[in-house]
Order: sequence, then structure tokens, then C-alpha cells
Amino acid sequence: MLTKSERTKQFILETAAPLYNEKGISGVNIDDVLAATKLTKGCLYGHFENKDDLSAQVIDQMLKKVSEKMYIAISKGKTAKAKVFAFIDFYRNPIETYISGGCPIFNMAVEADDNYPAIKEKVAATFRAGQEGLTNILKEGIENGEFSRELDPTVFAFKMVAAVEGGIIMCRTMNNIKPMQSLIKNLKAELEQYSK
Amino acid sequence: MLTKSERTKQFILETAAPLYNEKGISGVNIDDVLAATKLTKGCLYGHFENKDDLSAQVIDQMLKKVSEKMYIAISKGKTAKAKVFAFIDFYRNPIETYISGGCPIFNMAVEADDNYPAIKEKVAATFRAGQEGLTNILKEGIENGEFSRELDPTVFAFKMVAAVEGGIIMCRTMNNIKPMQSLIKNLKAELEQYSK
DNA sequence: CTTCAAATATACTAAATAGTTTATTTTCTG
DNA sequence: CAGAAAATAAACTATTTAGTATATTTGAAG
Repeated sequence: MLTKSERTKQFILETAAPLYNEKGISGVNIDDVLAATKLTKGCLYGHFENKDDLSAQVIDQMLKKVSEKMYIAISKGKTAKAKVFAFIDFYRNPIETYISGGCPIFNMAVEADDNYPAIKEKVAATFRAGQEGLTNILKEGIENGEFSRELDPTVFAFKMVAAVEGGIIMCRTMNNIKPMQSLIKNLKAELEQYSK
Repeated sequence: MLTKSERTKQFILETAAPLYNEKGISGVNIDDVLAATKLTKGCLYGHFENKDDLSAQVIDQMLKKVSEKMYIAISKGKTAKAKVFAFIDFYRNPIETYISGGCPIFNMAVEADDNYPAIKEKVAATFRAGQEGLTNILKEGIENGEFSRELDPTVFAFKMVAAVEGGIIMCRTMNNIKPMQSLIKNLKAELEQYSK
């Protein structure tokens, strides 16, 4: 069982995560976090050295959690195709995301890019792991005969993630989830072309 | 000819644009802009009411410029296919972007999303205009027999933009432009499938 | 049921950033 | 070249935000 201290720290990390996802690293301030958690400064600074420490840990955990959640969703698929479809469906509603504010991986990617090299590297690692995972599923699908050898696993994996993530941002901005639904259908149809 | 005042204002807008594109709205501060322009506070505040005013005008102009630039690139294509290819090629190098920091439309989209409704609306309008433009090019291509009627212009236009923009962010984060080159080839090949 | 870690309340200091003021200098432009 | 507009210099004020200090209270866990 977690100690009270550990539980409070977890609570802070989880409560701050959507703030970071919505407002971005440089948009969040300590008072936002205090207001959201209803804790006091003394308590917060008891758990984190400073704002940078808090930011780093929030983002670390946020990236870990979304990866896990996606991994679980994908793992539920029995076939390679089902797994890939599960990925495509993960953000089927890009506005009501499981963590408010859209996909934390992409949100952090955009902000970290030119400003936070350490975080950028973590996001890059998350991307690489995701790409590798999806590529391997596609490769397995080819090996076990689900997909034709015409399918380029690396390229298709990249295309899917790029399109889905780009689609999320566009749909959120235009406040309309319909394009995402069409995109999902289209990506699934594209994969079906390679199904035997 | 522009007056000195107008020229200075333009200079500020243009010099500040890459800062906003790299650091984001909440990441830019007045001193950054003063350092980049080598102007003084008195001068800056002579041209803009306050930081919000500056931000709004910088972003406005930045969105206008990237749209124009893209429009010009696309317009150089003689056929519908050439125009679409010109769009796909626009960010062929996602790291060395014409304005440093990646695509300003997407960068602003991510930050404005949950924080700056007025800017979000402008980005949404930019997206809509882009989507409409690309969709119309695809429709014309179908009408003039370049593309088959199997092609869904709305869906393919959205997919292209989503994939290219998503790809930019992923490549920038992973510091590798190769996936973008493969994505470009793949998107072109996908369109070729519908070419007659 | 007591003790000690954890959290609160409150009042600070420090630093960063936004914005103002005004006298002076520069430099367009008519 | 004279007058007006634009920009500078420098010293301000105001505000926001980060972070500290400490005495007090709360409540979890042995």
C-alpha cells in the first residue's frame, strides 16, 4: 500500500496532468496546480523541488500512462488487423479525449520541440516505441498471412500515426469530429486493401 | 511606399513571428521580442497596445503568410495532380522550415486549442480554407478526368493534410526527416492509384 | 490513543515580466 | 533644412509568479 505521502504525490501528478495537457508547460503555473489540487504551497513544495521538477514528473507519468493505455487497447485485438484497428480507433473522438486536451504525446511534442530538449527526447522515445510496436504488429500480420507482402510496415505505421494525430488536432481546432470518422474509415479501408 | 512607422511595425511582426512559432504564445515574452528586434520598449509600445495585441497581430500575419506561400506553391502546378503534389512537397523538409519552428498553423492550433479561443477560430478558418482549396483541386481533377470517381476528395484532402502535418511534428521530434520522405512517396503513390 | 509525518495557514522574499513616463536624440519627409 | 514623427535611454511602477519560512493543525499508522 502507498503511504499517505506517496498517495498525495500521485494525486498531484494526476491532477496536474490535464492542466499541462491543455495549457502546455509554459502555460501552467504553480497557482493553477494549487487551485486544481486544493493543496497548499507548503505541501506541493514538500513533494517537488521546484516547478521544473514538477513539470518533468507530470509529463513523464503522462507519457507513460498514455502509452500503457494505448498498449492495453491494442493488445485486446486478437489478430494483427484487430490490433491495428484498435490503434486507429483509440482517438475516435478527438474532442472528448480520455485526458482532457487531446493527445498528450503530440501536445508535448509541439511545445518541447524548440524549448525543452529533455522532454523532446522523452517524446521522441515514446514515438519510436510506438512506431516499433505498430511496425512489428504489421510485420507479424504479413508473416502470418493476414496482410500481403505489398504492405510496407514501417511506412504504413508512420502514416497511420501521423494521420491520426494530425487529424486529432484539426478536428479539435475545427470543433468537428466527423472528419476523424471518415479518416478512420479510410485508413481501415487502406489496410483492407492489403488484407488477404 | 510604406512610412517609417509602418516599416518598423512590419519589421517587428516579421522578427517576432519565428519566436512565436518556436516558443509559443505563452512562451514568448516582451524582452525576447526586444532582443530579437533590437528595439526599445518605448518603440514597441508605440506600435502595439500590449502583449496580447502584439501576439494577435503576429499570429494573424503569420497565418496569412503561410497560407499565401502555400497557395503560391500549389498554383505553380499546371495539372490537378501537380498541384496536389506541390502541397505534399511543401514541407518536404520538416526540420528546416521556411519559418523556423515547423508549421505555424499546426503549432498555433495546438496551443490555441484550449487557451486562446480567438486564435483558435482563426486557425480553424485557415484549416477550412486549406481543406476547401485542396478538395476543389481534387474535384477539378475528377471533373477533367485526371482522377477516377473512386477518389473521395473531402476525405483524401483531410487525410493528406493530417498526415503531412502529423509527420512534420513526428520528424521534428525524432530529428529525422526520412520518415517524411517515405510518407510523401506513399501519399503520392496513393493518389496515383486514382490517376487514369 | 498517541505520536509523528503530512498538510495548513499565513506571511513573507525574490525574480521575472508587463507596462509607463519623460526628456533627449535621431531621422524621415515635405 | 526645418518641423514632425519616430526611436532611444533610463528609470520607473505594477503585477504576476516562484519559492521560503514557520508556527499550527490534522490525521494516518503503528
